[in-house]
Amino acid sequence: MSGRGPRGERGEQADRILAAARRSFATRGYAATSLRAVALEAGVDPGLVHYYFRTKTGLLEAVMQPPEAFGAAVAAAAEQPLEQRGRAFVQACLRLWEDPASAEILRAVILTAAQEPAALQRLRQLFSELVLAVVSHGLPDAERTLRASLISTQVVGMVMNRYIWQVGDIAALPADTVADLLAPTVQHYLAGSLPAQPGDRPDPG
Amino acid sequence: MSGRGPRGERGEQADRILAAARRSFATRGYAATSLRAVALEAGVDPGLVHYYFRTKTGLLEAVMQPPEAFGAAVAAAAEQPLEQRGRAFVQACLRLWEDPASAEILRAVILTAAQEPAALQRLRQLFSELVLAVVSHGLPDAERTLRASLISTQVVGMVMNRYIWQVGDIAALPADTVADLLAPTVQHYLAGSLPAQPGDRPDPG
DNA sequence: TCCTAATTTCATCACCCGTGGAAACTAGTT
DNA sequence: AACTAGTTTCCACGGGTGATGAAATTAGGA
Repeated sequence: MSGRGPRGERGEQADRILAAARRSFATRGYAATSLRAVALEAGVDPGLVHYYFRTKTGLLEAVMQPPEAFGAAVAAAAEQPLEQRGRAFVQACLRLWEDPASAEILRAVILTAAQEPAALQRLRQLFSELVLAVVSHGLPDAERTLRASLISTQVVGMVMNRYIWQVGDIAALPADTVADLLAPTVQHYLAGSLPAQPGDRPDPG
Repeated sequence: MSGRGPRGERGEQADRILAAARRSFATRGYAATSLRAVALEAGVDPGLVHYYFRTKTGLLEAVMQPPEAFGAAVAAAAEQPLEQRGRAFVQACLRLWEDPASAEILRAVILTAAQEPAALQRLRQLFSELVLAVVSHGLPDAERTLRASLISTQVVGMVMNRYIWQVGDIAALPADTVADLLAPTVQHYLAGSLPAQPGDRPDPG
């Protein structure tokens, strides 16, 4: 049990550290998390954190690798026909956040993005890879980014109220009901008609 | 310049401290903000922070007193006839966030609410006082809290994308355009027809 | 068996933290 | 001039921080 050398398989301790860091970043926030506390929760010497991740931001970046569930869940939604894709995306997001493991990572990213450039960059990456993917099939280039941004507002707002703050009816209702409530909006942002933008050409149709 | 005794009017230094704390909480976050840094930015001895606000959470609570602009702006929106109220509320929120002084406070509340119970409580208070007020006039009791919660998701999502993260098209467009884009959704949540809830009585109409 | 590389621990550095108490200073009253 | 109340500064405590570098230990290949 005690003694110095290697213990178990390569990366086993690193995984324990990662898991502990995820929990702490997600609940306490990045700034309020100390490497020592992470090490303690992981049952590991603090120096080991430095050995594997070098610095605190290094640990943050490792923590924020998006889970593979992302690709799968959202790609599936993106493949749906346009008429059902809005609802499919909302449901995919809800499922991701109902899973504690994914939720921890996402929570860390969301809360840290406002303060840490590394987290903000990861957020942008998730945004382009996930939300834009949903929008990109079968829609004109000119509208893609705007529609993706609108969808993002609706989904992010749901997440903040329901999963981060746990405030309001939206936090108490079952996930299916939330999907029923939000799907029409997301579907509208995805494929409905939008007001004219300042930079728009006049509609040729 | 140096020397110990009183300096200027009563509360002048306290205000400088409050302003500095607002800036730091908003940009760096609560946990990452040190009292010493606040004092330094305020041009004040760190001990003075302790003298006026006693503890760090005391300072937080003082910082999070909502600006009076809140009452005014949102109450005005709440008085609008139901058909225009959604748009009026969106515009009121946008105006609040475009004003740096209000935005600093709100940003501190939003980002700290996930970690500090005091901030979460303030968030709930803002939510009930502001969003619920908009919804309460002329709508059945049974729907109020749900509609308020839905409106909250849309507005909060806009705020996160546009003002906190500054991500996506929604962050780059002029405020008026954003209002054009989101007003229909908010209006729908406010007064449109919603899918049946699990707990609903069957519609008597 | 010896050697080598990878892992874990230990000890420590220099620094910043929140809090609190005591002293110095100011202004106003008596 | 003496006193009082309110402000501001100074100082110090105990403790926790992120980050290193060196030593100890293990496992595996030659």
